Amino acid sequence: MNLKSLAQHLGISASTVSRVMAGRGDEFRIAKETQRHILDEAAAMGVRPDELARSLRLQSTRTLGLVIPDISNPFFAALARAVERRARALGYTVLLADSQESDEVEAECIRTLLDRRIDGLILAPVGGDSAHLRPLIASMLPLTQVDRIFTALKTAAVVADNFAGAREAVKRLVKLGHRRIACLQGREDSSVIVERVRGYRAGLSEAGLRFEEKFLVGGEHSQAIAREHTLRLLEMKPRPTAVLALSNQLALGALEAVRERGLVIPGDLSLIAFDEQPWATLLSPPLTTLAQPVEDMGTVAVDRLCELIKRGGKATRKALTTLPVRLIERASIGPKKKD
Amino acid sequence: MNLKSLAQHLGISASTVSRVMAGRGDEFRIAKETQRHILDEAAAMGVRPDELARSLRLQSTRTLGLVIPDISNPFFAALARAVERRARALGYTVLLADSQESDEVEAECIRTLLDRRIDGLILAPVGGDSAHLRPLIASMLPLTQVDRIFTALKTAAVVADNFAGAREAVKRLVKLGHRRIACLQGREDSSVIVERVRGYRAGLSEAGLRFEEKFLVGGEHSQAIAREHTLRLLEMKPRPTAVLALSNQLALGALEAVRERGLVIPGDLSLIAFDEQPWATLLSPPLTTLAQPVEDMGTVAVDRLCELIKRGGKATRKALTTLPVRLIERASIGPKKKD
DNA sequence: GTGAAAGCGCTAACAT
DNA sequence: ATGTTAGCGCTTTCAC
Repeated sequence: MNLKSLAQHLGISASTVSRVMAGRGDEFRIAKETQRHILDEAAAMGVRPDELARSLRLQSTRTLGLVIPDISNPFFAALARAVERRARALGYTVLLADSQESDEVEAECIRTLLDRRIDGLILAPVGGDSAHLRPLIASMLPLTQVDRIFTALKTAAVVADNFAGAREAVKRLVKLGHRRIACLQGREDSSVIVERVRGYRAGLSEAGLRFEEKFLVGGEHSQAIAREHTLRLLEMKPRPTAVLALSNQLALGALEAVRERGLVIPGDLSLIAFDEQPWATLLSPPLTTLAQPVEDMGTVAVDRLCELIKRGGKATRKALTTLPVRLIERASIGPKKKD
Repeated sequence: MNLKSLAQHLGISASTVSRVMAGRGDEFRIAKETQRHILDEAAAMGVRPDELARSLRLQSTRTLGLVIPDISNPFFAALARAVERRARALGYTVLLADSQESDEVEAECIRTLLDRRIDGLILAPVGGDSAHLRPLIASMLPLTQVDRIFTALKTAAVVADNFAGAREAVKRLVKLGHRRIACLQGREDSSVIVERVRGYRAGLSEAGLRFEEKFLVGGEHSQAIAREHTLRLLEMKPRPTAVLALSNQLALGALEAVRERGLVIPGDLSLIAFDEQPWATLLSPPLTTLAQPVEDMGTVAVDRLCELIKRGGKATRKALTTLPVRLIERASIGPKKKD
């Protein structure tokens, strides 16, 4: 059942039905009675305009694309939720694509979304290389990067203040007397990790501590790899007395390693991790975390994107929005024991 | 840039371009040379068929809808990931909608998806009432329910063996000597909870234990509420010596309560929870869980749906697929202490 | 082997 | 106040 057949059924033209169904009956001064007629019958017959045909005609789908590296990572799940909610409130539908931490899959996701004529795209890139994003940039599609971003790409972008967060964490550890503070990182080529490592180094340097290459370990967003690297950290002599894990997945790997070695937190090792999680308080001891403003990141990303869409893709005010990270101190950090 | 302008540019008809771009050049015996010409130029100019227009013409969007109650629940995130991956492999795009545990939002999600002319829908209903699903059923859209389901609705459905899982957990606890086994449930009107409670009662009854109303607590999928109910359980005299939590969120609430009361697991209370999670092994003690076959559930749901789509919505073989749940025993359960 | 024309369901410009 | 017509970009029937 479509507008045309409804129009025939009522003995009026498709245009009139279209106008009324679009809620613009008054604007076209269509008789109240006619309007009521149309609306009632449409509701009774369950007739709704075909969004596909509308989109084709209007050259606008009222659909946003969202590409994230891994929906099973709670951080991205929360981000997706926030984006979805905000988009819905603004009358947009979200097409979600999971790039599975792969540049190739990411490129394919983007192609598919472009083929579907989305109105705009929110992209949390896998990171590393941006070569595969050229066609996207060339397409002039309104685009907002979020979380991991390529600063070289001139788009709107929304990130957490990863630098400040990491620096604050290190400073807190220093205040507790720690001097050998290790850092467990993810993919080194992701902007998020770059910023956090920069913050880590800034924190050290501001405390007059030297950055030690061997205390910066990791290189993948994986619990298993994080475990291995932490095991290696724990074998060092002298070993670090504190660790900053740059994501929740990495923290889980670190915790595995600590447990395997029969060590105690914070007695043997203090631990701070990025990402607040529901289970953080339930560990023994509860985990000190750096809470990202993930809700805001999603909301702002949608808002920025919608601005762009309204202005026809033309950039506006400052490109980069940075949102604050909050240190939530719990019992997983403590004063450094005497050597 | 579209097929028509590419055709003009090459001085040939749009039909020919369309046929070649659809990979059906040979079928229509179009000259190899012409084909190569078209393909090369299309690639060079970055021309790809407009999926919107194709969908309108073909009356098929190659898009599946997926409606879940809460993407920030790791179980549903994992389900979404599996669905997305399988759908992509079969050439479908997935429109994900989060119903926010609300029947109303769910109804609206479904309406939006129907308006977009999806080819089929995978639905994990909020539960409770199915009245708002009438228009969906009436629409004859190929439909597969997953996880929470309405058995009254005659659709394909994929679920975990919730009954067997819960029963097995209770039996294990009984074997360890427990006689007062409580159950922390979610929304009582969700099919998943109904089945798990049925399994809980079956487990008790097969062990010759009486079901006690007061030991069955809860009623919402929320960590905070679960905490409160567990606190109440812990105040009972005599109090239960073991608890079966019917989801990961509920387990977190239970753990909060236990910690608040200064009790020890498994000494004071044994705990088994539905849903395996990355952090399960890192609790103290590690948590015994009932692992759901969430990957399979997603994959099978897509496969069943695609079968339906192929057969034009006509049901096939058995409607309900039940996949096994696995008990993963860890240190959160132990023998009952003497009273 | 290829092209011309019709039509998927809608909306907007141009009637009246 | 409402209708007629054209066209969004594609595919397919029919024609040569």
